[in-house]
Amino acid sequence: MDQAVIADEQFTPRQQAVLDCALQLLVGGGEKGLTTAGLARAANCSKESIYKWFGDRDGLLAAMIAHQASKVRAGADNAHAMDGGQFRSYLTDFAHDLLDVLAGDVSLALNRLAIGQASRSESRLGRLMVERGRRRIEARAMALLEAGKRRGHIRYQDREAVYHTFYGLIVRDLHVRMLLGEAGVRRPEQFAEMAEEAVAQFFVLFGTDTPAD
Amino acid sequence: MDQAVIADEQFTPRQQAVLDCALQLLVGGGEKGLTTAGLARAANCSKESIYKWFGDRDGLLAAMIAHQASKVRAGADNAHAMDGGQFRSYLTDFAHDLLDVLAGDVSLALNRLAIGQASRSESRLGRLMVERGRRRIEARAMALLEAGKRRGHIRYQDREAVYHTFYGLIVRDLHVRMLLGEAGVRRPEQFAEMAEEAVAQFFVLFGTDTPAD
DNA sequence: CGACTAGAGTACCGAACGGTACGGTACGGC
DNA sequence: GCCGTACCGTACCGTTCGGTACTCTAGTCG
Repeated sequence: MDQAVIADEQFTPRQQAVLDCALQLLVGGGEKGLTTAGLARAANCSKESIYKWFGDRDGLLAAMIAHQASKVRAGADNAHAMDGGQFRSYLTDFAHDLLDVLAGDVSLALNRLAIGQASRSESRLGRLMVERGRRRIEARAMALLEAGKRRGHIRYQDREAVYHTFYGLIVRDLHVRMLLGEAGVRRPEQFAEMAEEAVAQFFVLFGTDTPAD
Repeated sequence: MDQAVIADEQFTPRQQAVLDCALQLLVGGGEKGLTTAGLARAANCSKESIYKWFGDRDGLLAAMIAHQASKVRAGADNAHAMDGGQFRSYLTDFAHDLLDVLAGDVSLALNRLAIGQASRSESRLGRLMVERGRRRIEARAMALLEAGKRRGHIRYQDREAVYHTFYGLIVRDLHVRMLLGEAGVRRPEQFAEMAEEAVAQFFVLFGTDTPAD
């Protein structure tokens, strides 16, 4: 039953507006900034409607995650006729997009929320977070890497392992530090440079010696 | 005033026992599992004592972080007369220790707590977490890397950058996924292998061509 | 022995919040 | 005109929890 709510991202426009409002509140005040009463006041709706639409508070949070996840673009990977320079450029784009997403206000707030709840309740929100958000990005990267391997730009054995290494080179410890709220860590103006550096290191590790670039 | 409490890790043995008990409760039930009444009951002390010792709930949390941080061994880096094999071995030990620490129950619970609070309250706990826990590990790694560079085992320009890359190679996205409670991510039996792989990749990126190993 | 202190145990208060119930209102179909 | 539906606004309830006050016990020191 809640599965239906979660799996279906066809929310009413009205409901989507409420969810956006909820995200805004969450970004503003953290988990305790998001109360049903507060949301009802901010979104000009009634608490009863919230409970009717989303079941309970957990359902609301799940809906927020699903709604937000439906907004991140998957990123088109046009892997046809891709020379070395293009492949490198696609990887760099992916890295940059990943950093942008992880550093976003809403992403940080939702991740904080899911992590805060991860200890109790069998981490239902955490699973949702991973499946809805992370898997999509992962799929995009995997496809890209596979294409690069097929065309001989990179070589590797384990697809999962190489992806995780790539991720590590891009994100490092940035994500956790941003989640912890460390000041001066979010520097979007450096993301381009960081992305290029990560890709350069990635090619050192997995690139073939074809003078692709 | 709270500064005094935070900066001073000389807690009474009794107080340390209470803090340990609090950590246990936190590990067991997440943030909501740790209430002052519950702690008083579990630790056989009175709420009033808790408030007298730690000020308020935030002070208690800060004390817990400080107390836990004081328990992680910094790791002796005996960098004297270190040949290539030893250096590599030290790096692998560091990587393994890092994975062990991050995957620990108490570490995960405290990080979840700090991250959950990071949005509000100017992320005081987050800062504490970084300064108390992260910086120590960072310092150990930095010293190790510097020693390795001085002896010609590795080469690099920016100390910070190379450390962060090393961290990324070791941890990848494991930490966040563990924080999210993803099932099947914590595999301590694989940490040794992962550490060696990370170090191998690290040497590909930053190692000199001296046949050290 | 008597005064003092630390601390356990408990009772209590007030605020916040999740969740429910109810009255009022606009709208669309019959 | 009438009914059903959806929904807003608000009042309300029960619980939880942080924080405070008070009492009683045990140990210490003069």
